[in-house]
Amino acid sequence: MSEINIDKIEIASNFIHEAIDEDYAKGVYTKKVHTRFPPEPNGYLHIGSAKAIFINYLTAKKYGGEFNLRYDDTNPEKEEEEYVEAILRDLLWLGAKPDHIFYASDYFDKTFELTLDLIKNGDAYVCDLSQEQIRETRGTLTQPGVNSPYRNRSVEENLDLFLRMKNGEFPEGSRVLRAKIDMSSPNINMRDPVIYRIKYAHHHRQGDKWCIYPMYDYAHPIQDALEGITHSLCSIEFEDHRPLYEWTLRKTGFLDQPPRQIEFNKYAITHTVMSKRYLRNLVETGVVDGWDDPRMPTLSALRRRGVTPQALQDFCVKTGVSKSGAVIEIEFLDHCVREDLRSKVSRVMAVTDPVKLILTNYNETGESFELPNNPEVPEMGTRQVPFCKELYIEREDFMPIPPPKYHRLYPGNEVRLMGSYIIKCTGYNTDAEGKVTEVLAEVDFTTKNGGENAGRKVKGTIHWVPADVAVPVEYRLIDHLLSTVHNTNLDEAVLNPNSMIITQGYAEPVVGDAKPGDTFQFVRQGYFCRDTKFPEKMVFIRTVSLKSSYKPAK
RNA sequence: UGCGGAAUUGUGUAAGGGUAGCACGACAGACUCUGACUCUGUUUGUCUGGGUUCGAAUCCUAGUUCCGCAGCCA
Repeated sequence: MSEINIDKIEIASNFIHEAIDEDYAKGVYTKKVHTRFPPEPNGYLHIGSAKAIFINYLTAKKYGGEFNLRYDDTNPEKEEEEYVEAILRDLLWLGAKPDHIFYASDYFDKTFELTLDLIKNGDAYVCDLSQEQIRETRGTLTQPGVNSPYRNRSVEENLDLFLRMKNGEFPEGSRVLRAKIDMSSPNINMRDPVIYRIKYAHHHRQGDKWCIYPMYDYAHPIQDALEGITHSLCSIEFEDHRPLYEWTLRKTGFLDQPPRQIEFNKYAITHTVMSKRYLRNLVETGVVDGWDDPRMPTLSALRRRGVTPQALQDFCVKTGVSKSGAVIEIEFLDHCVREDLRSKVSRVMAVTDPVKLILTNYNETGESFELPNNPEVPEMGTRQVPFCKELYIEREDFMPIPPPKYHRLYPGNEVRLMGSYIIKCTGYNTDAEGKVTEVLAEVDFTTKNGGENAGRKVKGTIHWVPADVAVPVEYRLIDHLLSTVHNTNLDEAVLNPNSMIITQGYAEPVVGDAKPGDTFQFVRQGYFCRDTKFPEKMVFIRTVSLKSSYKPAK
């Protein structure tokens, strides 16, 4: 499991922490800060979830408090055990280890008891209106609603009907329990919201014990209060629900140090789909291989790709917290990944689109070169890379006719093969279609590492792998999932057909020992990671959206 | 013509009456046995109109634009 860097938590200070400081300065709370992350187990966590996780987790840790994971499983129709496991796995991977793990459904009994009192106090009533009728009488954004004809039932009748709802005497949809608040409230959430509904669905934990289930708006504040949450940090769309959150706490008797809901902004990311509904659709229609398909923005997919939890934390902290809608450029995530990886991972040579390079004047055998694993971090040691007459180089490192300012291989030009010799291109061969099949070059033996002309300068340095002992590798080159820059309207979003290209390439022999998940810096750009999904195969995922090397002249 | 939020450079985020800063990106240059990294430099910003003030991103006022809300979803 990864470690959260506590030093960075101070940076995360923001308006939420100012509000918390204020609460404690005023003596609102005598207990420690306690936060929670309440995902509904209806899908996999994605990079947007990471923000909510880190805000809640880091806030708790900043104040020396506690952090809960609470599965918000109040709707049995949408939730599955598969997601429960995946969520915890992702949370632990991020390093946000919960102090406690709870299920909203564990509070069904307690919530039911509190609801009995709510009814006894005249603050809730059983309503027989149909779903359509409730919608019609709720009013509109500009018009107030009208009271339900069942609004003034007696406490006794409400109690009786609610009990019978619980006992399964009524069909689904026939009756609901509603909070009695104000049908003319300008805030639609306060117009006698439904707080319990009948559902004869099998619950993933409760089985068939219940046929009535509380709604989020009602259950959530109760759960927060029961867990002793002090600050319920959620995203901005719940701002309108805060009055109902507070109403519920008041009416169910949580008057001592009640939790406070504070909202923060969500972010969109360019080229990225974040809607869980849409992501599920991609999975179910087979557009992607699964929730952890490396093109997906889910945490499990990012893990497969070699994105580190530290990079994600950095990303969430650096993008900040405010209340305005933010669109983050995906390149910023790349930056955070680069930043985290640069001093942590080994750098190896690899080619994803190989072309053979033949050193016509080289006939030695058994030579190898010692290369640093990470030139910036000498402590990471060195490795021996075998050298031979036939090598593979990246196809884009050779051009028969070079464009302006091209510093790599072309007939007559010299480049350094990294860590070994300077070579001079003497020619090339093509197949019938004119595609380059072999590049020919001569070695300048005096430029050998440590040799007399070792210090000679050439403009280009390219990577290579020995053809005889290189490890054949399948590369999955990942680009943006969406070809549009950003789309809030998913109907207009266009999936990028080239979001994943699979190529057959080669890597240095050392890569053959890589364990699934091991990450390396890749050539001049990006990084690659041995796929955790296919530990038996040599599959590496390469992120291509990092800084590119050569830009053609404009 | 409802309620609630939000508007600072290409993007994100600071500045809470006193020099509009930082990060990412872009561009230019230096360096380089990774066209990476690193370093240096540059350009672009307070939604609009009024007002208060010696002084306004900040306070007042009138607008504009954007986001969310009319699930028996969360």
